[in-house]
Formats: sequence, structure tokens, C-alpha cells
Amino acid sequence: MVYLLRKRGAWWQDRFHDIGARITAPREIVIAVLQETDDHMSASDVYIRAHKINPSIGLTTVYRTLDMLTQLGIVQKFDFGDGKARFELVNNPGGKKHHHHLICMNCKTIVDYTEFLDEELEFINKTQEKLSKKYNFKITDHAISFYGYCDQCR
Amino acid sequence: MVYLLRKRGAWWQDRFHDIGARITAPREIVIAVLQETDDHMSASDVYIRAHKINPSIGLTTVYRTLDMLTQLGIVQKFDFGDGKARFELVNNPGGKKHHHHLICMNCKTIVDYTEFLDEELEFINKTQEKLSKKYNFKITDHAISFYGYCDQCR
DNA sequence: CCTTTATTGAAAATGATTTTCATTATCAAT
DNA sequence: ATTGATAATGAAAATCATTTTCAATAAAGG
Ligand SMILES: [Mn+2]
Ligand SMILES: [Mn+2]
Ligand SMILES: [Zn+2]
Ligand SMILES: [Zn+2]
Repeated sequence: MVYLLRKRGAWWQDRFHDIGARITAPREIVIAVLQETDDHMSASDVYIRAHKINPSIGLTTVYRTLDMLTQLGIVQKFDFGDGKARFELVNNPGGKKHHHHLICMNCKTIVDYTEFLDEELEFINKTQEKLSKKYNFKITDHAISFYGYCDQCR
Repeated sequence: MVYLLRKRGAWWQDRFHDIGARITAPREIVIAVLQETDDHMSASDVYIRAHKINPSIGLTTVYRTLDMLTQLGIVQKFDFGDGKARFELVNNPGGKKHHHHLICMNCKTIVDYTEFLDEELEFINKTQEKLSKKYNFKITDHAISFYGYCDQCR
């Protein structure tokens, strides 16, 4: 029984094949960078780290890759109100689990919290179902954020 | 019993006095514009309507006023992902009540929903309390958004 | 009416993201 | 392994929302 005759690529490569996207060095690097951190990174944050790995990579490509990964649902894009979009790997190897945010309006600290998620999810699902029905929406995602002031800034 | 000897200003004028802010034509107009609509308006949306009322008003001032109103909690600022901030009057005469959003990721339609808010609020309060305690945050606000595809776009 | 100083508008600056386009690299087919 | 079609890339320019600058204006307390 010789399964896996060909070495399978990384987890994300299948997704790329499915949509006819090519597997390139810049894309590998961007994903690697995202896997190496727990932060919510801006495009230029990613660019800076990617650039250290391979200085030939361009900021434009970082933007394009981030955008593509977002559309594939591999990363999630957020706006925490500081003028630049932020990205994080979710629900993937090396990525985070689905979670919600606690945002300090002063210093912009972001806390990922996963506590109470079971209760939240149950609640969310009920609401989601009622909303889909009433507004005839096909709901695919949600976000819950709490805003306030952190330990330091309160 | 002669109360109200002086004509009281509009509801928002007291707030302005409190912080030593002057009551000016541009500010009156921006607030009037916000009161006239139910939409989630961008700064330039507001500017266009304000400009019709008084063409001498400047876009810069619209930005400044919107920003000020946001800090006063008179308007709320949102980012629905189309590159420009959007504003709406909340919890004020002529404004909306606190509510949550349903967002079409294709056509960017935004639905304000207020159904199920009682249940949501109860749930939110519990979570908020647990989070404040655990992370020592002073939580002052929250946002819940559902993302998906509307009737037309699904 | 005066004086102080917050506010304003025009223009320039900023900064993130997007577009353009000539060059390069991936990969399926040979 | 070579080729060829074309997807992907990077540099530079373009966009575009928002912010900053600064001289002129106007609100409001006295
Ligand atoms: Mn997060
Ligand atoms: Mn709304
Ligand atoms: Zn803080
Ligand atoms: Zn739609």
C-alpha cells in the first residue's frame, strides 16, 4: 500500500492548486512569516519580515498575497482603527483558532480572547439563524469586539 | 414659574458647552445632515450634503466635526471594509438606538438590526463582565457584526 | 464693541493601498 | 529536460482617504 507517492506540499498548497494559483517563493514566504508570529500584522509588518528572508520580495506582492489569502479564508483581515489593515492566520496549521477581540482605544493593544467561546458560539449560532431567515442573508462569518481601556490606560 | 427663560439650544449644544467647544454654523449643519438620514455616511457623503446647505463649508471641517462628535460619543464611526470610514448618529434625538450590523461582503449593503437585542445585550453584559475582570480592561463599548451575502448577492 | 482664541477653509502633505506595465518564473504539455 | 502560454512579480506611478499647516475668520464672555 504505497500512499503518498508524491510528497504532499504544505497544507495550503492544495488550496492554491484548486484555484489554479501558482506556488511561488513570495507566497511561501508570506505564509511562513504569518506562521511565525502571534501578532496582528499590517502589510508592511509582513513585508519587513519577508524582506529579511528574501530581499527581492516586493511590498506590492505582499499586499496581493495577503488579499488572496483573505479571499481564501486562510487569513482574516481586521481594522482596529489605526489606519492600516491587519492580518492573522486563522483556522490553519500554525494559525489561531477562531476568536474575538478586546481592543484598547488608547494604546491600541489587542487581546485575543478565547474564553467563553462555547457560550458565545451557541449564542451566535442562534442569532445567526434568526437573522439569516429574517433578512434572507447567507451568513458566513461574524466578529465580536469589545472596546475599552487596558490595564495601563484605564 | 418662568422656566426656560433663555431658549435652550438643541440637545447637543449642552455637550459642546461642557467641553468649551463653540457652536458654529458648520457644526450645526453637520449634525443636521446626520439627523436627516438613516444611512451610514462617509465624510464626503456628509460633505456633499452639507455643501448644499452652505457651500462655504469645507471638507476638512466635516472631518474635524465628525471626529469630535465621535469622541463625544454622539456619533459612531465604523469601517465596513470599503476604504472609507462611515458615521452614524446614535443614542441621540434623531439618531438610532444601539444596534448591530449585517454586512453583505459583495455589494456592501449594511443592515442595521435591532431584533434579538435584548438577548444579545444580556449575553454581552455577562461576557463583558468576565472579560473586564480577567484582563483588567475597562470596557465601554462593543460591536457585533455578521458577514455574508444578501438576498441579491447570495 | 473688544479681545481672546477656538474654528475655519484652502492647499499641501501624508500614508496606505492600488494600478500599470515590462520582465520573470511557474508548470502543464511535449 | 525543453518549451510555451500566461500567471505572478516588482518598481514606479497613481489613487484616494485623511491629516497637517497656516493665515484669515468668527464665537462668546466681558
Ligand atoms: Mn486576533
Ligand atoms: Mn448602523
Ligand atoms: Zn491601552
Ligand atoms: Zn449584497
